[in-house]
This record gives sequence, structure tokens and C-alpha cells, in this order.
Amino acid sequence: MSAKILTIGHLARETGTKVETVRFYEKSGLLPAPSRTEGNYRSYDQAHLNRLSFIRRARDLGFSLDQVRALLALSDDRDRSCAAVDEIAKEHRAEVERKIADLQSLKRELDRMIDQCGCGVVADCRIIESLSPRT
Amino acid sequence: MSAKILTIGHLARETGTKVETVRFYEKSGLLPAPSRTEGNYRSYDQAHLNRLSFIRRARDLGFSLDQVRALLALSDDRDRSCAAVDEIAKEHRAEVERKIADLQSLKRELDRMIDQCGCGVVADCRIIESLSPRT
DNA sequence: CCTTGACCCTGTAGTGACTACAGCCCCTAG
DNA sequence: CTAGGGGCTGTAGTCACTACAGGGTCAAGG
Repeated sequence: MSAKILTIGHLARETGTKVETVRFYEKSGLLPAPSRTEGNYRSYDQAHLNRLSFIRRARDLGFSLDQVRALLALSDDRDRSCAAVDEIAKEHRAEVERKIADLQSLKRELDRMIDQCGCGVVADCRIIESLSPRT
Repeated sequence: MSAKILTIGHLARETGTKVETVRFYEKSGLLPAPSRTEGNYRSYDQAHLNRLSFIRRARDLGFSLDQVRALLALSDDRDRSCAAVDEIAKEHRAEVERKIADLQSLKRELDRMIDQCGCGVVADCRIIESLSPRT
């Protein structure tokens, strides 16, 4: 409620972000440049904190910075249809699903490889063998 | 069998690698620098091809370049116990498992988020809302 | 008043694993 | 002899930070 002034360190602690990362988001155009104090310190308000929380939450959910930028732009445009938001989210989900499937087939291969290891010497190692091209 | 000479382009095509990546592996110390022709072209042999295949296969299985380096060093030391190889592979598998679990819980969150979208205007969008900090 | 230490500032360079040029040289076929 | 398709080096870009170096600011304690 109160419009108390926040330093970059406060902002960082509140959102679990590193100070450098906050500055990086500013340079990347995700977080608007705040006003400065006499001593040239960044001086944030509640709106900045909200925006940074949004960014962090979206990043935690695995959205790319470009996707976050798009989501932020959409969320600023309150009257638009949220179909575009839905699309970004679904596209991201599809990518996550692809990654899961890829990692699962990867794990199956690793399982096969590791199961065969008799743990003798490298010359007989099935792991090395299965990495080597057929001779 | 025959010791025919391979250009970097051949090597790249045979292993599904880009030419630049082959040079990058050389610079990174993964692939030994080959001899050169009169015209200063790299001139590879079968051993290089085998090594590059090994690297690519390990990379496809998601091993990092550092892990590949270690696996290569171990595979060159034929008399050693392959326990170290097993350890690298198991460590990698554990990491893959962690990533799968992370992505699965991420997907569950995305599912929840997307399911709630009524696709009205952004002001009412549940996706934006679930990204925003509670007010 | 002075110092100490925590915080802040800018700017640059590093990470991993490539990828993409720019600007050049070499080689072969027509 | 020239056009093309390779090859060469070296540098810079990607993504999303992270880690300094080398300084400035500010509040509290002596």
C-alpha cells in the first residue's frame, strides 16, 4: 500500500533475484529503468516489484525472456483478447512435452548402457563400446 | 580399412556435424589436430573419424563436453577399471532423471494454468493472473 | 571527524556448445 | 582462365545470466 522506496538490494531479496540480474533485466528492457536518488542509486516502487515478481515467476515456469517480454506486453494491454497469452503458454507447454519425451528416451538408452556394464577393464567396457562406432 | 584421406567436409558429413563444429572440437582439445596438406587443408584418417563419431554419440546422449573429454581419456586407457566410466554415466543419468522430474512438475503447473483460461480479455486472464503477484 | 563495512555504480568478460560471418586461399572442371 | 565449391583464420553472436574490477555512497561506531 505505502509507496515506500526500494533499493535494488531490497528488490533482489524480495524476489529471490541477484542484484546483477535485476540490472540485466533493466538493460534487456524487461524492467523499466527506475528513477535515481541523489547518490545515483536506483529507486524502485511497488510497480517495479510486481513486474519483477511476474518476470521471475514466468522464468521459473521456463518461459524464455522473449516469451516473458511478450507476456508482459500482453498483460499491459488489459482489453485485448487473451488468446495470444494462451497461445504462448500452449506453445511453451508443447516444448516442455517435447523435452520430457526426449529426455525419457535418452534415459532409456542410458539405462540400457549402464545395465550392461560388467565393471571390468575399459577394454571390455560396454559403455565405451556402445559409444564407439562399429569397427 | 583403407587409410584414405578425409577432408573436414567429409568428416563432417559422415558424422552429421557442421564443419565449424569439427574445428571447434579441435580447438577445444577433443579432436587431435590432424596433419595438413600442401595447401594447408586438414587431412583426417579413420582414427579421427572414429573419435569424432564417439564424441557425437556421447553428445547425442547428452554428455557435456567435459564428460566427453573424461570418457575419451578413459577409453584411451584400456587397462583401467571401467568403474570411472560407469560413474560418469550414472551421474549423467541421475541428472537426466532430475531434469525429467523438474519438467514434469513444470508441465503440471502449465496444465493447471492453461486449463483455467476462459479466453476472454487479458484483464480477466487466469494465465496472466497466475503469473502476477498477489495484490 | 574519521573510519569501517555494507551497499551501490558502470563496464567488461566469462560460461557452454556451438553458429555465423568476413575476408581470404586452394583446387578442379569446363 | 575463370567460376564454383570447397577450405583457412579469427572474431563476434547466441541465451540468460554471473563474476569481477575499480570505483562511489551512506549509516553507524569510535
